[in-house]
Amino acid sequence: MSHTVGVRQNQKLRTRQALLDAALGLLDEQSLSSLGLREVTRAAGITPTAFYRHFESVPALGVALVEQTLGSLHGMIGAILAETGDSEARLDRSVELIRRHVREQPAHFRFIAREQHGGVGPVREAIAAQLRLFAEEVAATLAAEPGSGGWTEEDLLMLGGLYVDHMVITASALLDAGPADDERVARTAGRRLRLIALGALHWLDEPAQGA
Amino acid sequence: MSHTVGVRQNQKLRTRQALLDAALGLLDEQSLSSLGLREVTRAAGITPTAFYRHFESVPALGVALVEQTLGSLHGMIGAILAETGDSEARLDRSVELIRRHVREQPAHFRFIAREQHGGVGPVREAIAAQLRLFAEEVAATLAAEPGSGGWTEEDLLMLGGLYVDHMVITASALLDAGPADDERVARTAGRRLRLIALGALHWLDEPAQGA
DNA sequence: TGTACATCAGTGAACGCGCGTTCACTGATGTAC
DNA sequence: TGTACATCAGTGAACGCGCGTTCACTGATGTAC
Repeated sequence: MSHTVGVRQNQKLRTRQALLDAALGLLDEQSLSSLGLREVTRAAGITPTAFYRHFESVPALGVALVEQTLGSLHGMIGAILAETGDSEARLDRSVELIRRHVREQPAHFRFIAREQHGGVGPVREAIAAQLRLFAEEVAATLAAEPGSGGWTEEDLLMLGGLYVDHMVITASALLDAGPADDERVARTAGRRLRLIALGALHWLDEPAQGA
Repeated sequence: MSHTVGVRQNQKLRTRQALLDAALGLLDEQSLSSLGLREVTRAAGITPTAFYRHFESVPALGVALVEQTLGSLHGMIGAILAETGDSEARLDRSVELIRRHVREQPAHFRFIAREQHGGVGPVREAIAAQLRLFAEEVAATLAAEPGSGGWTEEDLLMLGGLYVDHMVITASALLDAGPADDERVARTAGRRLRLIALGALHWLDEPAQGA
C-alpha cells in the first residue's frame, strides 16, 4: 500500500482492455474494416467519444490487437519447438498443441487469419512482421538441431516460414470446420507436416543448389 | 441478323459485368464487408437502385465474383499441371506461371486471398468450395503420374491441397512484396515447392501408415 | 410491314438511420504545499 | 492531516454525411396479331 501505482491509470488500462476484448469478440463475425467505432464502445460499455482517450482510430486499435494476440501465441510457438521425442510423435503433439490453443482462444486465431490479408494496411503489416519473427524463431531453433549442418540461413528461414504458414492454415482449417471435425483436420495437418519434415530430411541429398 | 439474341439481355449482361468489374477494382484496397452498394454503382456508372436488377445484395455480388475470378484461374491450374520436363525445371516453370498470372490479374488474386478468410460467410464458402475442386483436380493429375502407385486417395488429396494452398500463399507473397521483389519471392516459393516435392518423393519410404 | 400492348433495366426523389468527429462539461484522482 | 489547484477519463449533445432500401416512374425493347 505504499503508492498503489495509480488508481486512475489502472482504470484506464482496464477500459483499454475492455475495448480490445469487445473488438475481438465482434471480429469473430466480421472483419476489421467493417468494424465501427460506436459498435466497439457500445460493446465495451463506454461513450463513443471516450474511445479517443485510448486509440486514434479503429485501425490503430487493430494494430494493438495484433500485438496482444500474437504475443499470446508466442508461448505456443515456444512449446511446440520444445517438443521432444521421435520425429513423428513430435509432429503429432505439435498439431495437438495447435488444436488445443485454437479451441481455447478461437477469436485470436480467427482474427489473425482474417486480417492477415484483410483490407486494413497497417494491421496487415503488423501481422506480417510478427509472423516473420515467428519464422525466424523457428529457423533459429532448427539451426540448433542436429542434421541441419549443411543448411544455408536462407533455406532455414524458408523452412521456418513454411512451418509458420502451415500453422496458420491448420488453425484456419480447424475454425472453418468446427470442433466435430477436429480429428479429421488434425490428421490431415499432421500428414502435411510429416511430408514437409520428410522433404527437409532429404533436402541435402541432391547436389543442385544456388541459381 | 436473324434474331440478334436480345439487345435488352445483352445490355443487361454488360451492366452486370460493369458492376463486377467496378467491385473488383474497389476491392483492391478494401475488403468486401466494407464495400458499399452505392460505392459500386457509382463506380459502375448506374443508379444505386439499379443494382437490385442484378444482385440481391453486395454479398451475392461477392459470390458471383468468386465464381468468375476462380473460373479465370482454372486455366492456370491446367497449364501448371500440363508442365512437362524434369522435376526441378517443372517446378520453376510453375512458379513463373503463377508469377505471370498474378502480375497480369493482380485484383483477382488479391480478392481471393483477402476473402478466403474474410468477414462474409457465403463468399468464404464459395472460395473454399472452388479451392477444394482445385485440390481434387491436382490430386487426380498426381494419381495419373508414375510414382504415385502406393498413394492412398486421402494422401493424394492432402498433397493436392498442399500445392493449392502453396499457390495461394505464393500469390499473396508476390502481391504483398511488389514487382521489384518478384525474383526473391519466386526463388523462395520455388524452394518451398521443391521441398514439398522432395517429401512426396520419399513419402512411401517409411512403413508407418494409418493411425 | 404496322399497330397496340407488355415487359423490364434503369431513374430520381425520398426516408429513416447509424456513423465518425467536435465540443464544452463533470467529477474523481493526483499533486504541491 | 488538510487545503487549493491541476489533470484527465469519461459524458452527452450536436453536426453533417453517406448509407441501404422503398416507391412510382420512364422509355426503349420485345411480342402478339
